[in-house]
Amino acid sequence: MTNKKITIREVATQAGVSISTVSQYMNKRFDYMGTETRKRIESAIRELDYQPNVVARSLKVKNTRTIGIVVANILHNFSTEVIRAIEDECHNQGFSTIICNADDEPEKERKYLNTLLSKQVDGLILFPTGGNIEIHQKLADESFPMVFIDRIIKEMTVDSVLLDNHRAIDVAVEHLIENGYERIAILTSSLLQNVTPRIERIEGFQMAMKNRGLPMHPEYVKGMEIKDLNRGLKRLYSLKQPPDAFIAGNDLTLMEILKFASEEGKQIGREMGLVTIDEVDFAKVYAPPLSTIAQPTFEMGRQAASLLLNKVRGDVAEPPRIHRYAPQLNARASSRKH
Amino acid sequence: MTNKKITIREVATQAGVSISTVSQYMNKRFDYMGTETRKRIESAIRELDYQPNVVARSLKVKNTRTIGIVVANILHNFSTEVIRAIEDECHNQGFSTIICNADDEPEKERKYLNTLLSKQVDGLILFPTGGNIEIHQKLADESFPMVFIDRIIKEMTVDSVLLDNHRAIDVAVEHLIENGYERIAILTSSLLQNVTPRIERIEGFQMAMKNRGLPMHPEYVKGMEIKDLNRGLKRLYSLKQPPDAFIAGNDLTLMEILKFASEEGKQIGREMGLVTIDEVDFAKVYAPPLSTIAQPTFEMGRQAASLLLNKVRGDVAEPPRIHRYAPQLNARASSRKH
DNA sequence: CTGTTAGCGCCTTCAG
DNA sequence: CTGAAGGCGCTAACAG
Repeated sequence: MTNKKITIREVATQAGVSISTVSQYMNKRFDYMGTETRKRIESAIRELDYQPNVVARSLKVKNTRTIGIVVANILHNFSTEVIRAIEDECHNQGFSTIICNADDEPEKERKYLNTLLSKQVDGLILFPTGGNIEIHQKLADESFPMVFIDRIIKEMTVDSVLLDNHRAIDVAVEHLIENGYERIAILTSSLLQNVTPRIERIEGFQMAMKNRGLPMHPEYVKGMEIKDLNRGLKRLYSLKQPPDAFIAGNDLTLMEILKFASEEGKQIGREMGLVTIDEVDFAKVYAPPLSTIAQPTFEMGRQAASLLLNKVRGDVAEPPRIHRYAPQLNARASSRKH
Repeated sequence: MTNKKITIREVATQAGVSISTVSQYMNKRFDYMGTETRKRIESAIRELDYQPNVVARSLKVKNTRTIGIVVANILHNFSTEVIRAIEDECHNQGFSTIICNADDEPEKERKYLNTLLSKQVDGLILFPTGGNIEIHQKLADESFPMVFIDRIIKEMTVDSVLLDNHRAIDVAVEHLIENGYERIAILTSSLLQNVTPRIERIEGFQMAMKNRGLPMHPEYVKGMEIKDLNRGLKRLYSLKQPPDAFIAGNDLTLMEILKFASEEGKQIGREMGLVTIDEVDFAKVYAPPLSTIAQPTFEMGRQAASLLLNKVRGDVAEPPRIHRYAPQLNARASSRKH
């Protein structure tokens, strides 16, 4: 609190030049600056340990070199990884990030959006909750730099980065069938809004089954809250024909399935084939190792950041579109019957 | 980009009052404001959809309601959890956070510290790399609001929040011995600087063994880079007396041990007792479930944030000190021989 | 109860 | 090549 911040003015007097000259120097406009002057400024800065005040600068230049991220729910490993990639890319390009976790609550999302905007962020990367379409629309109309991740909002044409969910499920189904499983169920968490990945994954499942001429048991398709999943699993096993394989729609779902298997003593792989969407860090060391359909989270995050920063810089390349990423199958023992 | 930002001035004219009146309103100083005026301002704000420019405000009031976090290495699950708790607490108190990952590189840490300071953050929460003591010292001298997490810097008296590492290891050793293990090894990752947890955990191990009159095999204490751990484990198993139990110093170390066990077909629990420091999400569903010594990450993060925000607000309570947190043993099957 | 005034720290023409 | 002047959007006395 004591720190009497030293400003550009101090530097100027110390160096014996005018304020604007120092400003020129700070902005690397030394085209016509005397080498002598320059040296003096340099040493003044060093002696005083001058740190320019970015807030003041931002007010003037009308950009903050900060971007805002609001994530629907940071508990998903997927979100964490993507965000990490976004941060990396932004930092590499000289931007800071402010991350907000909406906790799947649209009101929180709205609140964070407002504070981020008040803070004059230069752009926004959103994992939308789905509950604030009007705001998103308004921002889009103002062509405020923005990109969506993981979820799309149909009514809107905004650059959106997400997995090819249909394909992901198709790969999972194909893989399980090749490994001799016959009665495949899909479980995923049910969020209240129209969550893109969940919907597309269930669509994808229906298509995958139909394309292969396989029967669809409606009971085999479950979208329910995480906390109810255990109950759902029990019900499935009380059927006369329980499933012999599961696709977990995401990491949180996976955890419930694993917990269930361990509690009920089900042998994963042998009597219970398992493939999960999203890589988890312990997949390789689990016993048995878990088969996963990984999203290229790093690449997706990098891409989202890069798209956004181009917009921020005004380098508008192509018109906004949906960027789909290919799923990657990591076949391991949890989907091998023998 | 098109958005002609509307400012307090527009609101003032629209409402037919002066700028400062609007400012008063925004800052909730309506003590002496006419109900009439107030209403007019309210509707002007609504019609115009006015969002105050926080940057301008910050320049004036000299605070940004933003705090900076720089974490030595975000790859540790521990860091992620603590940061999440910090963010929660900060958001609850109306503060934003900017997170930077130093990647264990002191230069990066220094760079981030500087940009954070330039951005005029009101305070700093650091998981110090250990390579920038001078800067930390300088900030401490200026009594810049700051708190350390996970690591302490001996030379400095700054509020620091961390695990009671000696106790954590003592608990682990005690637990393994009670379960019939006799030759306990401890593995941890070796970062180049003097990383507090690593050092204290090894100290703690030595103390725990000595206090129980147990012999210490120097080969049983390994601090090495994650990538070399596999080699270290192989070496341990080539001894005539290999260990019968392991303490993993952190989550990354744990992963290496699990990978090793799975590759070499070692039965965790039976022939290889295992306790790890730090809870991991899959501990409960692993086969066998993993015994962990959890740090109260949520509480630690909350506390760190709360200490910091008190400083920021000038509510200086007690003098800075080290806040030690009690480890919590989650005894599960990985540390049961039978 | 409301308006006037003077900056916060920095940037940017525009003269010199 | 350098300095003077004006202003970014908002706040905070201080007068009225």
